[in-house]
Amino acid sequence: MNSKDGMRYMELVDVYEKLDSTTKRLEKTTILADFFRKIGGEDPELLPVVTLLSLGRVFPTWSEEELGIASKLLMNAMALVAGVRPEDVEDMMRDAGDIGTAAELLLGKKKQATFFTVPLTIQKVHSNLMKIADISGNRSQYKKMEILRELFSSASPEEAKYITRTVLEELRVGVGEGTIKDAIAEAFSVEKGVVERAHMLTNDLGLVSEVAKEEGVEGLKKLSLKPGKPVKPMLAQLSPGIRESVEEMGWALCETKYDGIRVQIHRSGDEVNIFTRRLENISNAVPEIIEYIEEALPHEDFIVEGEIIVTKDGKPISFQYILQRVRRKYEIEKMREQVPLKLYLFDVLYYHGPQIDTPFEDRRKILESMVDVMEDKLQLSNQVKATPEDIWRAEDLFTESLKGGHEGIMIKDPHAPYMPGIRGKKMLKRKAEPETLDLVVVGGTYGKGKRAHFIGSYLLAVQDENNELKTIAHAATGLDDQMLLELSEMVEPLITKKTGRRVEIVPSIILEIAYSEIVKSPEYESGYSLRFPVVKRVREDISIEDIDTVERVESMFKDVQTL
DNA sequence: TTTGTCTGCCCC
DNA sequence: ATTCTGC
DNA sequence: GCAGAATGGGCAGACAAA
Repeated sequence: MNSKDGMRYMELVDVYEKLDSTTKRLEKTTILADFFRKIGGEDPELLPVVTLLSLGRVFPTWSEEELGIASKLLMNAMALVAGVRPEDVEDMMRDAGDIGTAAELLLGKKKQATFFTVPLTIQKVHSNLMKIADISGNRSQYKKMEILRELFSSASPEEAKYITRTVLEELRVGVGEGTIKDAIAEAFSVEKGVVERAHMLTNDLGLVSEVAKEEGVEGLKKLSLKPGKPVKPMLAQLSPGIRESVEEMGWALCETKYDGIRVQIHRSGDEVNIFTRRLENISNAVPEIIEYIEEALPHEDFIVEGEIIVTKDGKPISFQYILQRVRRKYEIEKMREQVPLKLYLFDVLYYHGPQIDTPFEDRRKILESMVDVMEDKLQLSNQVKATPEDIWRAEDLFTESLKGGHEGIMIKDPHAPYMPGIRGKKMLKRKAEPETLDLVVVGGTYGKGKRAHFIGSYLLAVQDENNELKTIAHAATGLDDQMLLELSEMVEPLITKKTGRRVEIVPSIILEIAYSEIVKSPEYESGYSLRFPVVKRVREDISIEDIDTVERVESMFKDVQTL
């Protein structure tokens, strides 16, 4: 069946629908495993592609390719195909709560006209999506839309739904890397741990599925850590409390948590490369870091990790500045003068062979042996050892960290191996208690998926000296299902205007909002905004005259160090 | 040439 | 990034 | 406790429109 043209995309769509119809992970795993096995038998070359598409991805993690299409361009393309205005698509999206469903509806109407079309194959969909990433320059948006148009015109409404979701990389069928790994293990009868490890080291589940099928456990075990090939960084969980965490570990190594960007630095032969958390190569943007590494570390292969921050007179300054450096392609030398960087190293993954299975305590010693510290340029993270008996060491470090303008502390299990991509209990973070503001709701945006028929995000304002309201942030997180419903019911009758997914409302509902930091913002009327806003509660006990003011926000911002 | 909008497995 | 939810 | 999904601010770069 289909042996000549390859498997139909519709078969994959059926799998998506099945996945979407259950919330049980075990069922999802089996559905996927069965499908992977089937592909492996009928069309093995397709296996890596199907693995990626099942994750809602077109390219593997390590790839630098980008589609350059998101909701706006996609809506334009849909409007083009369906012969309606982009605004109509947006309205439809708001009402359907999902751009995929909107595509399904729009193309369903169109469909009767074009009856004879060649059925889409999985290969065709994937290769066309890959083509999109190669298009750039003048009229590129038009050319990208043409490719989408071609796909849509031979797609059934159901297929269109999943093509749009794939383009946006929000498949939303309850499948992520965890489920895919389980499914590969189940499909090809290999241990889950082996799959997990192979994934850690390659960042390519497509490759992992292929190797699992073709070579089994032996093949997977051959995949290894190599300088030059980035791996996903190990991630930290929130600590419930310093004492509790240290006690649970027995004893802990605690370090200052620097507020910058996490980097993984590889030396392979003569080449030094710097990767971000998402494995983007930013070596060109931060030349001085390369120079520091050349000077301070051995000229041998290694992988080390650290945090790059911006400092002024040795003191850390606001996180915002580093964003001017990370993805910069032009005027790098000029910005190098204006926004000087400092690197704090805190881990090693490879030196004289892989070290990820070495306990953290020993990795730190290896790192110390590797580095010649450069004042103001490159240092090791500030570290103390804490036990339940001398827990004050950790607590003091925390206080000192905040006083010094840093973000808090990391609490690390000295016995833990380095677990790429894992967010576990072996590495914890503790940050300052958030501050709060009382703000009034002046608008909102309708959500997607679970929040399709609710306002998924609220626009908030402070008042100025003339009691005029000035916007300051949106908040969306912190709302549980019940509060989401209640708030939506309160807001509905207050809506004065709807534009696409956005609404304006009569100001009257007051929310207490927690946040980590006030930042300067050109986007909001107040001139300021909030980092990590979280809704805490509805304040029914105060009235609109009592909300916080621009003046107060301004005075609180003064504490932040700027260039 | 300048301005405005959109995009990013972006960074956090 | 933070937070909530189903398993 | 994990995995997944829903959402935050801000930056540079890439295009399109003016």
